[in-house]
Amino acid sequence: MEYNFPEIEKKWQLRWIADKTYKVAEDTSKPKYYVLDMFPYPSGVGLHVGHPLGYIASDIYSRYKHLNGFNVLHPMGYDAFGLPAEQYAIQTGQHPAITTEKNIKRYGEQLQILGLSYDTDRELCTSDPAYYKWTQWAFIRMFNSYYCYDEQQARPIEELIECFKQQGSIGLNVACGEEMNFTADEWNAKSEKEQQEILLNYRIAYKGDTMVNWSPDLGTVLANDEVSEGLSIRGGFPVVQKVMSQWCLRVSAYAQRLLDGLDMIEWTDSLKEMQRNWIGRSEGAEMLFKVKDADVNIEIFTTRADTIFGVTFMVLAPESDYVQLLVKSEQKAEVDKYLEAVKRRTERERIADRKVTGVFTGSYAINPLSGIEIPIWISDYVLAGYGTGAIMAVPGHDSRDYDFAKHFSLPIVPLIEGCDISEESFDAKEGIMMNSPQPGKSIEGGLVLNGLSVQDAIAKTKQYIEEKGLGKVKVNYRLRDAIFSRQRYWGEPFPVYYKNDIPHMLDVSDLPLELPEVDKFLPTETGEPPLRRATKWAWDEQNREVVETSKIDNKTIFPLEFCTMPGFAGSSAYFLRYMDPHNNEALVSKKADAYWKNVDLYVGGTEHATGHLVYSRFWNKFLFDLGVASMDEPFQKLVNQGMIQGRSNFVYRVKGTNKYVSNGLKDDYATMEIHVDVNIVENDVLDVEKWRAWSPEYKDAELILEDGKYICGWAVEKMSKSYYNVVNPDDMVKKYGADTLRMYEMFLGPLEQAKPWDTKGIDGVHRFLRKFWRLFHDEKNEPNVSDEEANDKELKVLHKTIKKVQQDIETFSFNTAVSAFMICVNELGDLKCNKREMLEPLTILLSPFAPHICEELWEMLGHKDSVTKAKFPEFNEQYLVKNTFEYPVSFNGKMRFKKPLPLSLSPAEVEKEVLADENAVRWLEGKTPKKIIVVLGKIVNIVV
RNA sequence: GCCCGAGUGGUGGAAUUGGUAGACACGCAGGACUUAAAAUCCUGUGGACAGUAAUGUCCGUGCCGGUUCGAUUCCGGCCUCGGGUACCA
Repeated sequence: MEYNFPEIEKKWQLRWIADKTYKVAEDTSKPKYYVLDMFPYPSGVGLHVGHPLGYIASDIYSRYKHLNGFNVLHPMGYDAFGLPAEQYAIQTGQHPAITTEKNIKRYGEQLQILGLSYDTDRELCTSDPAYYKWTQWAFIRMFNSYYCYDEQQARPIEELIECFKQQGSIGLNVACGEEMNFTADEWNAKSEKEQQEILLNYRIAYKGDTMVNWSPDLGTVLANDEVSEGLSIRGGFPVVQKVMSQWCLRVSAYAQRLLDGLDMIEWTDSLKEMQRNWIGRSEGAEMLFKVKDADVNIEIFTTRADTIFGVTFMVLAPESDYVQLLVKSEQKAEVDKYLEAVKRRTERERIADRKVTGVFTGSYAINPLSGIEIPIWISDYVLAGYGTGAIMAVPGHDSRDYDFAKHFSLPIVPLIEGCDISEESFDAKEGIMMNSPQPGKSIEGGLVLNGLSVQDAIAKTKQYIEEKGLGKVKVNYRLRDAIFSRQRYWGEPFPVYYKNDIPHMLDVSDLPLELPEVDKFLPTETGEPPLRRATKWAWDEQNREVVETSKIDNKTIFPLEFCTMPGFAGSSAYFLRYMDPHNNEALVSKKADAYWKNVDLYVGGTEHATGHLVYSRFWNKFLFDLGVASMDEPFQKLVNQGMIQGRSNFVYRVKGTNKYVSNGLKDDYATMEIHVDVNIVENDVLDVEKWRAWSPEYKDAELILEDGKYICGWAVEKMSKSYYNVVNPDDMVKKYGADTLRMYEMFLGPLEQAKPWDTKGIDGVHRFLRKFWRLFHDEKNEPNVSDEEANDKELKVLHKTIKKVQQDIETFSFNTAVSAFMICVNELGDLKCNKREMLEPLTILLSPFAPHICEELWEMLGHKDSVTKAKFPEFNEQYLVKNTFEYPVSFNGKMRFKKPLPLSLSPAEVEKEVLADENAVRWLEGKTPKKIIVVLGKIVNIVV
């Protein structure tokens, strides 16, 4: 074999390990660059060919940066806590730690054979107590912090307590669950327990009653980003809404900073947009509606303050606290019936059938601007979790209110001149106001909006209600606090014990608090989390250690928390830990953090847009506030690699027979499509022998061939075992080598685009590497490199390639970079060029893409040091400059001829040249040119 | 519904700021080398029409229109597909 990739790749992988080639340390003499992949969850099935796409891309980029003199941090680790390992544990009884370890080992091997330049000494794993110690530590710090809006940062909770002692809560501008008003005296008079309960309303990590997504099948709560269309993302189980006391993180306090920070970072617009939508900032107004004959004011939120005169009723969310206050006795039975019906419906059912439902409370509110009485209704189209859980309904200009009004025959008032609301509401924020107030229903000296544009009316109303004290301008966010408890075993234990039902934190010096052993990984019979089963899960406050559960006396020994942290806990600050992974005194040392700062390039999939990428930005901002992280934003630049889909192959069975017809002939028969393993199909041609051996049912099958071949049909589907379309990177490496696989994955198409994996074409890349190898070798495969000087023609080829490849790498256009290499090697092959002056820079240039072969050739060229220590070649513009050019000229976009002209000519001279050219004169048919268009020294057109 | 993104040969995909559309690769067809195969190399390869031929002409970047000397690229409208999100007031 002339290009012996198995031997070469093995040799260099072992040498990289032995020499610690990719080990990095802080080095202030060099600029730093931090390249990070989103670390994988090590699942049982191993990697398929789609996973390494991003890893290869980031590896190419970090190698490229390294060649350009940067000190590159490029680590890898494992996000090891999670549901699949636990589900597997429940089924088999095997401890998730064992499964996880096994899977990690397999992942490690699969990644290693790809030749990725990770500093493996920095590898981390979120389920390792030495790592999750710092997850627990951060949680304690969040518990001991509150968020101050004036300072726009997290502050120690002691400051807030001091404030309460001195002046109470009045006038404080801090993040909290619900507004509280108490004086210093009131605070000081409260018991310790009451004070602690109040503080939970302010802590950044807090325990509170919240509406949660509860999955009965999984036996746990889920965060909003773990639920889609009323089903859990993992497993697709139904989710119901339920009020539970849970640990939460006050992510909402950071909403504005999370939004503002997006302007400072280089992410794709679509990803930023997704985050903006998720955060969902909306500017509006909060207004109070007085309830008739009751001492209650209903607070509502609206973005359409201008429509205040079109309010014909109000609606409360079924879970709203106002409901019980406002239900009149004569309506009570009906309301209770409705509330009961709503409770039974899952989130999914609510979405699936959008029937208009609701019930009248019997109470009326008074429109503060018109004085008109309006009925108060209850309906599940109003959400308790957003705004105030109550709305003013404007059926003329809100489609949901419109449907409700139509269904219950409530009045509808149009407010925009010329709008047609006979069939549907007019929701657009445009037009000129009318009916504001309605004729004959104005209040003396009240607000008048008639004749104003919608935008002006919104502004005027806001100003008016603020002046009159009827409400205030308010910004609302869709972003909810993160629910941080999971009723699960395989997660980080909370460093929390309960004393008199009040949560207390362990001391930082007591960490890590390790997961206890349990007999089963299932919830208890009474539905409590698995940790309830642990026999040793109590905290001895005096000796500061975990002791037997049976010893709990609630005097010195207390119960520990039974819930564990969710999947995103461990992945929220791992990028900081890589900077200083063995530090036992801090998450990251000041020195390491000051040097590495933040991630310069983060590569991963879009599926984390609203989960991980929100949580980790929040977490990092919190640590930034503490002074632990030096950068406000953790990920400066982010590139999303597209998903690699599977490409399935089919055979076509003629119905009711054991005959199979080739794709091109299938229309002549009634057939059914059957998946066939893509690994026994090449270029859509079925390997019949392997197929017959694949399954007994095909052993004696009759085939109807075309041109002597069986051609399979194909379709793009998810890569999945059940479609038999999973392609394993190990097999590809075995067959073609890691260098070929790396380059082929890049060649497949633009990095960010989703594309199907198709093995067709990998031969082309493999062929390229063989051609590259042959440039350095003679017919007998003996090294053969000439020391002759390169000529201009060859240097032009080289410098053209350097320029193109450099540009392409910097713009993550790796597919065209691979093309540039192919063109270059083809041209050098044509020139029969084997000159060292050419081959050395080319080897360096190619080494980020195909490191193994380049190391081998580099060594062959007589270098002792690794090619990774080389310097990226500089291109010289001088070799690219042309003295003359041969550009096409077209007349009115139709006729063309080619003419070489010196570059230095002025447009007038060009015109003269053209008229002197007999071809041109012929094409011009005697007409004189009106205009000769010369762009940047080239003729692009001649207009006659 | 709303918000993004994308539609180019048989296939994956190129094309800088508006300037020769289809680079590069796959596949296919033909050829060279070989006893043969593998490997390698060479030639052709968007479509239609004309020509013995070199070649030439026309049509072609989802559809319709616009701006321009010139549009895959810019503008307006529509269609299709992919992603996100949703009773968010």
